[in-house]
Amino acid sequence: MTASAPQRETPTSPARKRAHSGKARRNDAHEIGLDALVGHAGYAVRRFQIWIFQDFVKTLASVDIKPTQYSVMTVIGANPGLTQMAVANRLGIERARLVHLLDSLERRKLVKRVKSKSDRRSHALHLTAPGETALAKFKRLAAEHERHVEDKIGKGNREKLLEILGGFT
Amino acid sequence: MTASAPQRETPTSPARKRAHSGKARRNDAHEIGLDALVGHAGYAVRRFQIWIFQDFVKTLASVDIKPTQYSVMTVIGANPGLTQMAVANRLGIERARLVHLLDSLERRKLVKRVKSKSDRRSHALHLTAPGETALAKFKRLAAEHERHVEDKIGKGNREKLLEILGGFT
DNA sequence: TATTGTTATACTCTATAACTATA
DNA sequence: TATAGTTATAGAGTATAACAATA
Repeated sequence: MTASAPQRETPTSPARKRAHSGKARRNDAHEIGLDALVGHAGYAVRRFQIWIFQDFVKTLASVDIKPTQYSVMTVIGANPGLTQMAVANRLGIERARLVHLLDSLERRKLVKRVKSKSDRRSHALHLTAPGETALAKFKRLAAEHERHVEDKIGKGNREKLLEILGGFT
Repeated sequence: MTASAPQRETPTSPARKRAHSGKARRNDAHEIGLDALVGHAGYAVRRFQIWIFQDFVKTLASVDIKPTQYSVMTVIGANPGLTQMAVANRLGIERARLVHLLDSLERRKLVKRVKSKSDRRSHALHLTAPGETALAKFKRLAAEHERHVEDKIGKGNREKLLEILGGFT
């Protein structure tokens, strides 16, 4: 497994710059064997996850929404009135981190915290009216991103993937 | 998509602690709908990737090796003499970050940097003798981790996953 | 006593930029 | 001029711990 895979040239990109010696050829990215890594699901999954997040960020760049922000707004939109703890637990986000995520979404007037009357420790989370409108647009862009995934791995494979990993949501 | 999914209780874990009111039931993690997220490959992939990395770290905890360290040692082991740039490009790691990764592996005497004679700017990377022995052990533990993945998603599904994502390595 | 939201801290990872020594 | 390795810094993300208000 490994870490980042940013906008490197792809293996198939045409004229890769390379050093002048013939020896440098063997350093061309995909001539270097991965050995045991090829048999590790985690390695492939990590590289794919990086690709997919980068495409998501790119596709939603015009609205400046990151995957985590999208997931938070989507869950609040579908379940108005949730507490912060409920959202954090559902999405596997630290509650301490959710505080900052919500601060930023609230500053942008997309989400609001409403003091709960039944339990005055907690907040009920809601989308604002502009938040609802914005989320609808985010969803359209996210669907576009999802089509990029289809183009990349194939329609059937994407469905198979969702089926295999359905238990992790 | 979302962020972390640490050692929360699983959906199927028996006696989840919950608040005393009946109302609290609807905040039980998996009674909260994910709405559009269920159709996003990236969300499932991210949750799965977190699970898989956590299992890898747990399974290799006795040898204190993280996924990225494992990937670096594996590639060097299979391609002795590579430069830092070649390893960084192959694995999609920033060259600045690889410096620190190698510092730590070199301090542990698992890897060595050898000054290249043909290009005195660069280092040829090699495993040390103890590094070779250690890597063999890491690979055995990583194979054990891989069996956990099989247990989790099924043998056939794991193979299908590797097939679908083979292009991202 | 326990929980919700909050603040704070440390550590990892990512993204850059700049420096040095070579080429 | 450009590249390999290094150093440094800033920003996310993750993992904790502790605090105030409330249960």
